[in-house]
Amino acid sequence: MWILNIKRYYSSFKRPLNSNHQLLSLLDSCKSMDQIKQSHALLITTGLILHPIPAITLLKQLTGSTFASFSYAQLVFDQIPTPDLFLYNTMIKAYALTPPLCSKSLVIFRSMIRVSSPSPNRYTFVFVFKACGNGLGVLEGEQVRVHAVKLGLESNLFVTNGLIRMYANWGMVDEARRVFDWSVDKDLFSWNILIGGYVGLGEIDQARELFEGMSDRDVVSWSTIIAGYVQVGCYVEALDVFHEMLRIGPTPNEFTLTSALAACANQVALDQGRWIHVYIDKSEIMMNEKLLASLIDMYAKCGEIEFASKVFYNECSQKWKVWPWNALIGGFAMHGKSEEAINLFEEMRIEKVSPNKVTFIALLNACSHGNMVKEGRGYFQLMASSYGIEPEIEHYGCMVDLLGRAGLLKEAEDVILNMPMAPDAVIWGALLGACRIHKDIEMGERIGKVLKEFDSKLIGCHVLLANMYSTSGRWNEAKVVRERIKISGGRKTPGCSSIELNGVFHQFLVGDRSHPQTKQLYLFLDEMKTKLKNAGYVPEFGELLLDIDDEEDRETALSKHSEKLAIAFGLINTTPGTPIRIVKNLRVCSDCHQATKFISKVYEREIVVRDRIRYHHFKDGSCSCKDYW
DNA sequence: CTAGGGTTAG
Repeated sequence: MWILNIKRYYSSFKRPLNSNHQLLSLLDSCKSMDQIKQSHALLITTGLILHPIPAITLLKQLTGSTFASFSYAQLVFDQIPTPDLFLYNTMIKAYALTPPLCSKSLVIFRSMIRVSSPSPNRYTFVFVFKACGNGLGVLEGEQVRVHAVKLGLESNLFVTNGLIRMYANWGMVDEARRVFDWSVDKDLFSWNILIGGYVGLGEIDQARELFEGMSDRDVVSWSTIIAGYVQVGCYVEALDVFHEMLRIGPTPNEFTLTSALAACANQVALDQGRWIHVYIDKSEIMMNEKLLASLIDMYAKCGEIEFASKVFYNECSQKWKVWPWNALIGGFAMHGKSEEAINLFEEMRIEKVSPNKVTFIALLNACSHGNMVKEGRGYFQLMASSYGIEPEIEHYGCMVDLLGRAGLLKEAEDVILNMPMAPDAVIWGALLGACRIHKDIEMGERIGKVLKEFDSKLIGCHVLLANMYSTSGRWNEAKVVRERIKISGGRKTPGCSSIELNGVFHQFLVGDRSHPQTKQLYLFLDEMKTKLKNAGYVPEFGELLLDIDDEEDRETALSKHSEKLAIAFGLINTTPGTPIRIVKNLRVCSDCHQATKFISKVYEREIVVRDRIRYHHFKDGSCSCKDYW
């Protein structure tokens, strides 16, 4: 009866509403759930809830604001007798944008099909495909696709692009490609989505090929390719594309610069990173938390941790959420500044910035690198109990690393055996690394056997095992493992180090003699060896070089490790006191680590070495990793 | 009286 009255009231509107109706602006100004409920009550008593526009405004508030309540929105939607197409689409869209709820998009879509009115339009399919790509199965997606075909909407440009995106999200880039190739109507978005699909799978060559074939490319096309190269570890190529973009392409935006900075960070290209920083300040680029995070990360990875911290505090930290915090906590952790990392986390709690899983990975890493077992255990607990973040395999990995470094090998193994997910090669590798540090051959052997199960791709772990044998003087066994690596077709990547000098990179391979300054370099190395020995340095022959049986030769070979060449090159070509920054593709060996400590003292230089795993900041004879790595 | 698509850390 009441509803009927309202319906009569509603039907009395001739021109229902204009966009500046008081109630609409009231709805838009709601700041809390209470206010929304009051407005909702007003909508009901005036009958306006039956009008699509206020109903949609209400639903948008309920699904898009910070105090969103999807269950309330669903109730509101359910009580609308015959929702119009707009209302359906609004609900489908809202669910599609909320990954854990995107199955609800499909529920609504199905109910729409069931009552056969209103008929879905092209917008409906864009949203439903989005939902499917965001977490539903292939089966559902293809069912929806059939409906689109039946309604003759599949060929609509927006629908097609949604479809390409859906397949790309599932990693079915070949199917995405098929849709792309078949569609008559293509635009820049179609190309960019497909390129993004290849990039998502790490198929950068395919992505590049498409990119080259585009008649015109916009800032997204360029940014996607740069991000793609960063993702597969081709930082030099990423920076090359970035420079080409500056020369002939569109103006970079904050996405481009975020990726370019990531490339600088991982390539330890401080000069270029600084240049981008200046570029950001001078151009109209709007700072956002991810750009800021990559800036902090760049300075940290280039060894400028103090400056990273300065950038963080200069940028009025209250405004930003978790990303910049994570970047700086991670930066402190990789520089062995565990106290600072922990203090920053505590500051973060005071500022009421919610941490996420990455925060805890950074924090646990800090504990691990600082040998702070008690604190690490505490934070691991806190993560689930106070923040409801379920530990993932990376967090368990941090714990294995933490306990392993501290020599609690048995306990570290128990973590692996008792965690709720299946262990992967990385986590066993962490334990094996700990066995190496603590020279526990027995356990190392056992873990090595487990690791063999993973086989093929895991050359690195076999190498670790071989190294462990040789450090313990068990050369024959080490030889056997290395033979097996050779037989299985795996070749150890040759060591390669590079150094940036005035924006140009100089690369050195093990025993490299190709550089123009080779002669000078090797003379310098000889002289350096004498100086280091006088200062008390004793070469270590434990690891690697098993095929060389004469100790003298081993020593020679060790002195030619790529990082030594790069460091020598840096010492020769920079003025005294300039920090030297090296990036190496493999882990730094313990002899080079030892030698570099001496170099930093004898030559009075700060030396930052980024190896495959972490950063070493050498200063005055000691290293930030405190010899745990 | 209106809605739609692409790029961002460990």
